[in-house]
Amino acid sequence: MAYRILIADDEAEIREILRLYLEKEGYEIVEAADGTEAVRLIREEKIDLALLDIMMPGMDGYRVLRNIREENNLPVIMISAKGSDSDKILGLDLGADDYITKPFVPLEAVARVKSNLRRFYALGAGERQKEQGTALQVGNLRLEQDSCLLYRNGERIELTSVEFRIMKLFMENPGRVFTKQQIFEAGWEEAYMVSDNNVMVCISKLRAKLERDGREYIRTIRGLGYRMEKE
Amino acid sequence: MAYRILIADDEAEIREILRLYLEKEGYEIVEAADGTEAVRLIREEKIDLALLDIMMPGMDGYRVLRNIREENNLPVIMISAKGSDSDKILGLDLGADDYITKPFVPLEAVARVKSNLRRFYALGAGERQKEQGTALQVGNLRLEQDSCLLYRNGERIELTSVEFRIMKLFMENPGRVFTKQQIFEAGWEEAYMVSDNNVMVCISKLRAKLERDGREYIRTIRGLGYRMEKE
DNA sequence: AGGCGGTTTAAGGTTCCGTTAAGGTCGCGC
DNA sequence: GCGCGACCTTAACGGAACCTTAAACCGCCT
Repeated sequence: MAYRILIADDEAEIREILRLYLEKEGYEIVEAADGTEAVRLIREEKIDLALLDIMMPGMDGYRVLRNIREENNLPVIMISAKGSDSDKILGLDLGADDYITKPFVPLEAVARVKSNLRRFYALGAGERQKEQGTALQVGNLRLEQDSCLLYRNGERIELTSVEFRIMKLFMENPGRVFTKQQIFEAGWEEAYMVSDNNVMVCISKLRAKLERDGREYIRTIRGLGYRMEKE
Repeated sequence: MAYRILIADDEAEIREILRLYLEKEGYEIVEAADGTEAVRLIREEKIDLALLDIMMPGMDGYRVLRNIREENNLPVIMISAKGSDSDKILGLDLGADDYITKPFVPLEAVARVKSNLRRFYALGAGERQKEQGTALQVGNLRLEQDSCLLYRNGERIELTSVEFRIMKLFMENPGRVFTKQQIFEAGWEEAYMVSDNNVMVCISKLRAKLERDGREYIRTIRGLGYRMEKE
């Protein structure tokens, strides 16, 4: 049984592209051109995941999201325009499960849909444990994905966005070695690394923030890359 | 099996440069001088990734892209002229997986091609996980490829990058004899061995790390090379 | 316009690992 | 047993890879 996904966006072109990619992955697609239609479809059809554009005529994505949270319980991915409000979104967070910023790479959207479906429907049938689903724990470090905050033994450590994405990469795969290229791609969301010094500076800052000897957490493997210790 | 890449650009010089660099990386190249030819080639040949110039006579890159999205599913990198429209592209175009702006550094193009191929074809088959993800076990030795760590009866042994590659060679083919030349090529990822003393020093260090009498693990075959004992 | 936080660039310092070299050991043929 | 060639081991060295700091830069917000 295929998952049914709602795409809510006022631009037909975007709906089209998303539909193409997602159908290729075997999902069933339902489209909505505005917020009120989105709400109606969620009420009437059985939707497993919703992609909501924030900027829509009439009822915007935020209000649709609130509506969903009041009545249903399904994973929601917000789509927002870059720059204009992407930072704000990270800051105030209204309970969405994930975000995509426009313009986006279709494959990224597919990957996020996949991963959210998996996370949501994997274990308990749709019953999600909000706290654990969005926080990563490795040793005495805990990374809260909602708030972009890292905790070491409960002590809170602030991270920048790049640092956050790097820590996420490490903590999703503890013990694994990543090359600087891979770290760059994860942290900067860019394919072409001009200079690897960037990555080194960032690792250095991270180590400083982790205090004590930061090298207890992130270790250098000369000639290969870096690894976060498992325990 | 080499990836096959389509280069679609009306300037022969650019095609030539890209071809040179990409062939050096072991990719197979197919060229198209305009959009209609590109579409034909994608339909007829088996293409794994397409590089499309936006400005082409006849059918432009956008239309080729849309055509690809309707019929096939492969990563597409757009090539655009700098300044004139690069920003616009980011704004309104949504279907491409990546962008390169002219003039570009060839190595950047290569990096983007590589990274997009990896992203696209890694997830799907999961064959990369088999290649990288598994640990090698021989006797009481276990080599974790993810973390570049060797374990002897659970006790952890750190390796340098050269040592790691040599152990990998041995443990992928336990019981087989390798000449110093072969060991050099695996460990140093270079063809020409200046002096075989290098290899001997490294084997010596490895034996020391394996403790006890390291020769229980790596045996010398006089006049031939070395062999890792099967068990 | 100006400040602020975060990223990039640049430069100098440090570390570590592969290299080199030199002296020792082993094993095989005589 | 002797000798030679192949192999082993150790330690010092040099340089590439890495670290760190600070200043420049940049976009964003007030």
